[in-house]
Amino acid sequence: MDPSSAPMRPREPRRGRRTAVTLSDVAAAAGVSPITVSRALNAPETVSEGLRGRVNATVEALGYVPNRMAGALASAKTRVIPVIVPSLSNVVFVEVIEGIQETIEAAGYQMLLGSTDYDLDREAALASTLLGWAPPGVLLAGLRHLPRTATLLKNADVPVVEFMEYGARCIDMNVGLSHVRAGAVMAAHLLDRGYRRVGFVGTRMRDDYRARQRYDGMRRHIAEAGGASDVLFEYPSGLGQAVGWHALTDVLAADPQVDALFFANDEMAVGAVLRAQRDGIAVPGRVAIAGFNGLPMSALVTPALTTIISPRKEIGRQAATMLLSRINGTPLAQRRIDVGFVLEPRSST
Amino acid sequence: MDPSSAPMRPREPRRGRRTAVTLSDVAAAAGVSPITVSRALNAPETVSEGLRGRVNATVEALGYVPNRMAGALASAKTRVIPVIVPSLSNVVFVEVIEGIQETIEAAGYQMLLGSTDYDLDREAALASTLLGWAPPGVLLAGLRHLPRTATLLKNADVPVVEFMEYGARCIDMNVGLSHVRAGAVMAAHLLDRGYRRVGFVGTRMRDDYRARQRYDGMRRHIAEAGGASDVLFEYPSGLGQAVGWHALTDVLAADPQVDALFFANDEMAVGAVLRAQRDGIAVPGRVAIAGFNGLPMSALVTPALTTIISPRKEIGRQAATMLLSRINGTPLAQRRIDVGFVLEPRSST
DNA sequence: TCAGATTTTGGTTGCGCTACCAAAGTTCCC
DNA sequence: GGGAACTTTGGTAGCGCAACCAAAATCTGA
Repeated sequence: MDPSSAPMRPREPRRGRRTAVTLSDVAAAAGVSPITVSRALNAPETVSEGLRGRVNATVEALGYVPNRMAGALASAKTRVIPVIVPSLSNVVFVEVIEGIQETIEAAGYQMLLGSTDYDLDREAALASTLLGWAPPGVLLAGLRHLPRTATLLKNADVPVVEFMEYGARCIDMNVGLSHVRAGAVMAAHLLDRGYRRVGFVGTRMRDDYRARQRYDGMRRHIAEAGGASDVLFEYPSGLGQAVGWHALTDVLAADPQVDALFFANDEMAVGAVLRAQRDGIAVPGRVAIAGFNGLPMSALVTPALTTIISPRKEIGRQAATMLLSRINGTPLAQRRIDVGFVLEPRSST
Repeated sequence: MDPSSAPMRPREPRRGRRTAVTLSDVAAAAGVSPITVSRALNAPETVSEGLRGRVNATVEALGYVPNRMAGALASAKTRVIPVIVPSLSNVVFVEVIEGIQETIEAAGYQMLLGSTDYDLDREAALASTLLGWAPPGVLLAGLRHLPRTATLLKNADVPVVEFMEYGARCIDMNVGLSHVRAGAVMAAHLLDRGYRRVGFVGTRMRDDYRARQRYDGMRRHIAEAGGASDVLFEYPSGLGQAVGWHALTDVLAADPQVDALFFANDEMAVGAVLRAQRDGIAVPGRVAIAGFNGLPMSALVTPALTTIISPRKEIGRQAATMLLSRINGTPLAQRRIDVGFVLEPRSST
């Protein structure tokens, strides 16, 4: 009766683990085959109403939770989308993530979040680990990566959306705005208002190269316009209001000619405004202050902060939407989207 | 030769998918058995140096990325930890998440993030879905859940840490602080400074029940102390500075007796301070303002904001550490940790 | 009424990996 | 020198599910 070449005795159910209810348990309890349970859950319309009801009731009764790993392995499909960002400390990324989250969750996907702390090696490592989840797509902040990260993602043959900045060379798809252009627009605004020595205040600008791009855009515009000059103030760390708070007096002491300051972001700029207020430094009388991002608080300080509003949540939504389209095989009108930005001139300049 | 009951012809390699390099590919290329490759990657010390080198080189050369799903399925172990929070819009949760992230990543785990938007039904659904990943543990914000969520988690038989508030009844483990006590401490401070009619300003306090707990603590303390009264101002939505900004004048108009305001959080309180500043309302002369959380910006406004500093990142770290201990089977000194808080009296009161 | 089309259900196999066991190779010490 | 103890490698099976194909049940229409 038994196969000729099977000297091996039947073993106990292998490891002593997994007390959890499985699909087969449900099937047995409901008196149907496992595959019918699978279908009742994943493609309800292909199962008759009676059975479907019976299966659902049994699922409920046993507290069955499908094992995603098994499903994913069998179908070679996961509903997890890795999202890689440089940092969570920066509100901006959080808002983008919210946009992503709401979009992909509505489509039944889950987010696997990784943060690189602005370290490209960590980014490569994260990308590699996360690809191990055989995701249907990847969302990645920024356009600058190590060559091996790009290779990895290209070889993985999954749709990839790089978000935050808009640029010509992307791995696959791209959603963002031009930071160089944003810098130029702010420079134009400041020159227009008559300021002649414009400082840019940033931190960790090798890592935060988008801030550097804004500076580059500003610098080039000022150089081309003539009649004004720029100066860069770079701090080694931090990105919050405390930096702006300290930078303001530092900078004015170091370079008294400065009559306008463009901060790398609104948080820093708000810090500077608060400091000016406390110390009685006239804004924009002594120095004009501008920020970037358009955080709600920029409108609440006195004087209200001139800033550039970036559509952060929209970036997240668009990136996710684009990715989902590609996952679903919908043809895309375009692989790159420039979401733009809006200069919001207020009383601080 | 063939088994008697197998009329089925051998098929093509099934689905046309998965061009990816597998462990067997690496094994073949390196001239070792698959299991050796597995060991070289997961338990390097059990493989001789020579083979290990050869395997690693082959992995590198072929660009092999292990399929986590298969590994997880085979070993019944995932290195993914679900983290469920009510919202990402609130900085507080983000900071807790950062603490969690840095701790679990250092231990080789990844975070699966879900946000409930303060909806307990969504929370239950999320918990169920996330349990499908057969995680080694779960991190969950708050102590209040639907009965079915608690049942689900208890039945899943995985360690669970509930974080944010500290309380007596938890599913498994708990890290947080007592919000009732925080409210009482702030009330004591305000009465101490001589204020006699204290308003509490919050939003969505059915959902944000931790804010409600702070109010309850405050209210009870004021009632017990005698000689002073409290009043609650609740707004339907929002949680940012804009709410505080608008609330300040609303509240003073609605109840001119109010001489102190305790806001549900620092963001709102800062909004109020900024408004007071713009409109020339004396703080604390006309009205004292206090916040909760101890965000950095609370120290930068003028007047500096009295607040209660909550150890947010620490909560994340402790919660993660606790969970990891249990995952690793390390016995725990205690199942509940009160991380406490610090009253920071500043010039706004 | 019955062949053919359609819907609904079930069997078998394998996704890629690791647990378990066994075998081969090494080292050690009396 | 030989056996015990240890280290290193390999074979086999199966984790829980869905794809694929086939079979059964039901519905058409002439």
